[in-house]
Amino acid sequence: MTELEAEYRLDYFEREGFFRKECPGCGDFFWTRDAERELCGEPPCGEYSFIDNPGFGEEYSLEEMREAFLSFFEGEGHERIDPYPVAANRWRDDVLLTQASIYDFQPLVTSGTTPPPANPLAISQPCIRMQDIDNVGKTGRHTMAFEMMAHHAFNAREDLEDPDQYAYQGEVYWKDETVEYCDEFFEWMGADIEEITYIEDPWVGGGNAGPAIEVIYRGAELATLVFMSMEQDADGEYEMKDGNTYSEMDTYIVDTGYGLERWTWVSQGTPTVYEAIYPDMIAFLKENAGIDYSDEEADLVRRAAKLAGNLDIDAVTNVESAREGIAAELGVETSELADLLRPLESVYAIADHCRTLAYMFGDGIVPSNVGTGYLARMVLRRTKRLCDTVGIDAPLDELVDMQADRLGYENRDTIRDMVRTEGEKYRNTLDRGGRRVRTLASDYAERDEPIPTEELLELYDSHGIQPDMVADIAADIGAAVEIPNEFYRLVAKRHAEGGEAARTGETRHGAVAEVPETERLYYDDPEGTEFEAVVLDVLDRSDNGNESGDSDGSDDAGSSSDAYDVVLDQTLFYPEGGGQPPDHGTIVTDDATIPVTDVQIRGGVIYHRTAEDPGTGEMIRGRIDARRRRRLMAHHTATHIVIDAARQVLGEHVRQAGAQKGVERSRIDVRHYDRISREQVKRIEARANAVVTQNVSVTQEWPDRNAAEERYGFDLYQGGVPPGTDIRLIHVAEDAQACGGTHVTKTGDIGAIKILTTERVQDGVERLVFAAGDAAIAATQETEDALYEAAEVLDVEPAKVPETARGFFEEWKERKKRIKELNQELAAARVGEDDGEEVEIGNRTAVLRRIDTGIDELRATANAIVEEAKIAVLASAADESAQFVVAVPEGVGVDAGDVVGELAAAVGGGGGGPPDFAQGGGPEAGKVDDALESAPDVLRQALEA
RNA sequence: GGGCUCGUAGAUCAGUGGUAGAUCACUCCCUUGGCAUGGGAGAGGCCCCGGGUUCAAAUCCCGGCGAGUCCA
Repeated sequence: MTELEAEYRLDYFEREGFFRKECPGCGDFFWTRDAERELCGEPPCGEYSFIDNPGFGEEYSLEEMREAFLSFFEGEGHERIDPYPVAANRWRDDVLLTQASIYDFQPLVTSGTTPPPANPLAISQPCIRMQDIDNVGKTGRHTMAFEMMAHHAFNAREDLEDPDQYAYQGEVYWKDETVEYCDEFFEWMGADIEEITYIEDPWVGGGNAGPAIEVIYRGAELATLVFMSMEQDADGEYEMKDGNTYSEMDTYIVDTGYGLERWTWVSQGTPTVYEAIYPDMIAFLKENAGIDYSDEEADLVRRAAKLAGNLDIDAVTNVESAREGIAAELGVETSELADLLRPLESVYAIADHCRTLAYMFGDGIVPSNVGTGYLARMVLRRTKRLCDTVGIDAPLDELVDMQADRLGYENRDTIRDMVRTEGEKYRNTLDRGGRRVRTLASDYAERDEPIPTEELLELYDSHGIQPDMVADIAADIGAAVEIPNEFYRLVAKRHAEGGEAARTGETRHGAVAEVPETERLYYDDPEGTEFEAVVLDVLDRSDNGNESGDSDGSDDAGSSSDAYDVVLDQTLFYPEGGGQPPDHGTIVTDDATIPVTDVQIRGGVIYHRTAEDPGTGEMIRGRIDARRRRRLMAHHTATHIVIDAARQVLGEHVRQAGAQKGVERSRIDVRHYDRISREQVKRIEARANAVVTQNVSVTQEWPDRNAAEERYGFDLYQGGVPPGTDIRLIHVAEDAQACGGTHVTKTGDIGAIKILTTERVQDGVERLVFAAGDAAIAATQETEDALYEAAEVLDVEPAKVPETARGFFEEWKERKKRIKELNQELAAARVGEDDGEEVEIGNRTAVLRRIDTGIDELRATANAIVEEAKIAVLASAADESAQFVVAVPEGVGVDAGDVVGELAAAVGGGGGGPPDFAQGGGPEAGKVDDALESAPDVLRQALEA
């Protein structure tokens, strides 16, 4: 194994007269200009010495600091680029949120597949780290939302055989320049560069690794300089701290991170970072919460914060224990100090969380029960709780808006709307939960039992009720409750028990043809249906078992299920991709016409699935199913139009969350924070059809990706981010989307767009199902058919159907009630009749009667008989089955359930019920009379029992 | 993407296979000069939809629709 030590022996350090030292505190190696220096300076081998002692030439606000950094690096030949969204899942599927500036360029740029937007570049990237959520406000230094200022350089080795295989070539700069830039920036800012230490700290993350340097100034880590140059490799020569081995890559990347908030803080020397980065909001929150400390108290807080800052506190648990020591040092009671600090901690956290929410909603994250939307929901609820505990009555949307305003966002109205809607949902959850807990708590209080842990778990897991909320309510009601320490571990355990996921990876195509990429004719000739081509290769797939294509089930009876993948030199057949199904059609040779049932693309090679082998080297004529293709194109273009219309009607945040085009209908899933009303559907439909009527041209272009991004922003990528230097853009009216599908040439070709239904796929994701072209007409006709049929049944004209149906329904309800009343009257009348048999059972009269009617009537009659203080035994043999009802007046020692059971057994069934009124029956209707005859005996026996 | 919970009167919820209930709100009557209140009476239900099991389903099973919640 090779040591990394040599990696840190930089010419720059040599030239500037740095010393390499080993820190006696932690054992790390570091570089310094100060010959006398012993410790590395990073807590705990040093303390925050910038508090009340600002570290730079002047104080900077957050905005000023960002500008200082970016303009410095611009002056050093870096191009300034706009930040990316915080929702990293918009361009990569391995993470949810952007946690560092390098996330912007993974994986396509770092792997060399795609060129960076500039090289070298400087950026200040908003990031969110949910891991820190518990520490925010309490440690004085953690924030969940932050900006990582960075400069990046993307290099590729110069000794490669084929340098053009990567999207960038050669070296821009590497370690020496990076450290030099850092040093110069510190100096430019007015720092005392004698105090800076550069600590050797190899970096590992996400399958990559490399040497890295932590830059410490006055106890604060102000920058990390990462030299990403290795990738995980079982045979690699470097073993890193994660225990894996790594080897050198062809590309190597300068990845730096300068924490904007830290730099701002150090420039001001305030006790906590929060006071430095948003002083206005902190002031507002303090006033709103009524936090108004006397000079003496304020001084105490200030000194406590300073002490806390000097400690090596990286987690809340440490804060709690550290507080005791701090209180002792200040000569006050721990509880007194805690009372003073807690409201402030909440205020700090609220300010930070509101910034997080502004980032999230500003980037179009929609609250949901999944993904980033869920994280947003969690943060919002947490913030709301913090506001409540500290007594802030300003509405949350206003607080978030303060941060959105500061960030200069343009979609502030939508953000406020989302916060309000989500806040409302949370209030409902709390109301629901509160009621639930109250009934539960009084239940247990009554029985004088504590609320079991199982109930707490259920309340949290299924109803979102925090255990401490249960404790609060339970205390009011007087029920005991104990929250186990490992509560959240128990929740996790609950989830672990039920979940087992077995996934079988299915490789659709085993072998890959050794042929060049297929030339795609469908982009240049979207209307073409016929072409000539040469068969380059034919792969036999019939031995691959039962690979199911989505073919139209034209099953081959008898002959073996032959399957071939035909590779051509060029093709008009569109392979399945981007939610668009493949083309169908035929391949025609001199002596056969072979149907194509599926088309797939792999590595640029297009495979045509057939049941016959056309013969390698043959010249063929391809013909695609034009009708199918036309419909698919109409639906695909319509998809673009519908999503754009939805964005206009519902708001800018609307984004595609998935789409599937089809021949009959298509669907598009869209992120939105509320259900889409019928009214909104109509407006979307109207706008979409307006674009169709305008008959504008649908155009494609292949611009450079970075130019396209700069011009249209990230909203280009509705269906995912494609790789490559150039991307294909489809323009429909004002709308531009990156897209690989086939489209009609003019919107008028679509004919019509009809939105059929909307459904909620998840919370925060609405599905619009629509049909285009003749499919839209067909779908509309189907709906009309239903209406006409209903009209015919009701014998009215279609426009009168709703009114008539309402009338019928009302009448049906009236009649149902009337029948019930009549039943009772009929039952009362029956009592007086004498067509039944009356027998004496003990000192009571029992009425035995067969009435072939429904169970409701039997019951009513039985009730009426009981009113007369007589026992009722009624039987019915309507509906091919036997029914009995036995009712017994009060004070008679006969269990009706037993009697019914006996009678029902005689007809092959069963029965039961309460002792005074039982029902039963059985399938053998023919035996009803026999059973009824036996009733007196049964009653007598029951009486004796 | 996965787990869990729920859907009954206008609202909130009871109802674990056997005659659909409570509270509030609503209507009317009584009490009052009026209001708050108090007393009495009444109206209001495709028990989310569709299948299945059963003599019998609001209740059990399956599917769908709708809502909530936790986790990744």
